[in-house]
Amino acid sequence: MQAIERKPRTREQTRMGIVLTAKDIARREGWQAVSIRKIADAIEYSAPIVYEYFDSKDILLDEIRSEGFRHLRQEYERINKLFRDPEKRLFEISLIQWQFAVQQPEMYQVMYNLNGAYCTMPVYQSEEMQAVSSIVCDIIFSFIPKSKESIQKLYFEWWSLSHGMIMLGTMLKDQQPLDKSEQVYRESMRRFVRSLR
Amino acid sequence: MQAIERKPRTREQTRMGIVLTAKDIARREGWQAVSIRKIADAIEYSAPIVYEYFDSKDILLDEIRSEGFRHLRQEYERINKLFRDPEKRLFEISLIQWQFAVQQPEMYQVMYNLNGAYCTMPVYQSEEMQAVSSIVCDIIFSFIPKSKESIQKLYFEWWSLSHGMIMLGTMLKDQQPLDKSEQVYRESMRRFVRSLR
DNA sequence: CACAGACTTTAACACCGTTAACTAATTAAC
DNA sequence: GTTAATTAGTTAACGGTGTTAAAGTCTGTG
Repeated sequence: MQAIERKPRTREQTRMGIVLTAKDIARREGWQAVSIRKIADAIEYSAPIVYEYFDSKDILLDEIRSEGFRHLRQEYERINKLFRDPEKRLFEISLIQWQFAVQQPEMYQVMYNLNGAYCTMPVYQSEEMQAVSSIVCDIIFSFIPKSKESIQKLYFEWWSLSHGMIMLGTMLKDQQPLDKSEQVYRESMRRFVRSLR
Repeated sequence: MQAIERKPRTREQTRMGIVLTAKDIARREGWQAVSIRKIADAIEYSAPIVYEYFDSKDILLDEIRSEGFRHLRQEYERINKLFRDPEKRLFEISLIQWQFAVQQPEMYQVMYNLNGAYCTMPVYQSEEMQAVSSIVCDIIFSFIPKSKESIQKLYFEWWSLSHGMIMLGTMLKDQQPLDKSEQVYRESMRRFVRSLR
């Protein structure tokens, strides 16, 4: 076998290829199996090329994490345009959260350093995460215009409930079917949102 | 430097040394920094010796995870002996959960595959975890003797709330002080326990 | 002294993240 | 047209990882 030509790609395409391949390996084999060399093989380049797009594996993971939060943000803004009622907004956003975690588990994992995914940069320093947070905080505020302190607290409660159920739901999916967990999730989030008025 | 004598130890002592060292490195540098060679260095042996005690790194992690659940179980049983009121029991157990996660974070991390800790064996297959689960389920049952299904659901809700708050509380500890998070945790767990009667 | 057995280490394999050095091809300058 | 500079990509290396086979080093016994 000689002269296998790799089809020409723009810089942007190659960059996207790296990200897509990383997520693809993570989805199929878990984040602990993602390596620069494997990514390079998949995009038909040698390993050092990957470093021309991402200075380190850590930065690649951080990029993917940011992408996750940006995606979430877009979805939240879509919901905000669709509904005016804060109660409806918060509930729908809760559902989006579940959907996202189930449909793109490798993304959710890298966002919260779950199941072998490990990104050094602390999540709380991510601007994208803070943008997402402030959207939810604003909704809660339009609900009950209390002090910043109380809003923070309610947001923390909402986030914990949602994140906890998503984590355990996916963790125990072989014991308790995901549909069942989702049902409990909807109930709980509905109850939480109700309790706010 | 010649003939550094390592003090004689029993098999049990060496085994304990391996586990302790692993946890020690994890606590100080994170689980991603724990390696067999580092452990071997610390216990003054060469790497292959570690394999005479644990067939693989994965099995070592699984052992540590089990130890965590056994510890939790002991604490839960202690609480059960101290109090008879199910409401009090469940609340105190919630507090133990928080305490444990804060005092032994490296343990909590390996139990739930958090922050770089990665243990292949699924948690839900751990007998030690199931023992812990059934203790809590029993308490909830003595509360409200409903169907197994409803108990499972309530347990899932309790566990999610607790685990979610612990995860986010420790994750955001540089943004929101741990004491503050603990306060919110206590309130929320108290409210949950109340809601059961 | 020779041999057996337990105990421990060395050396190797295949992989990892990362980087320096090298090669081949294209372009620019004279 | 020939040479120099720039670009694109590779190979090879360093120090690290989990893991295992082979080799060594003792100690006690016949």
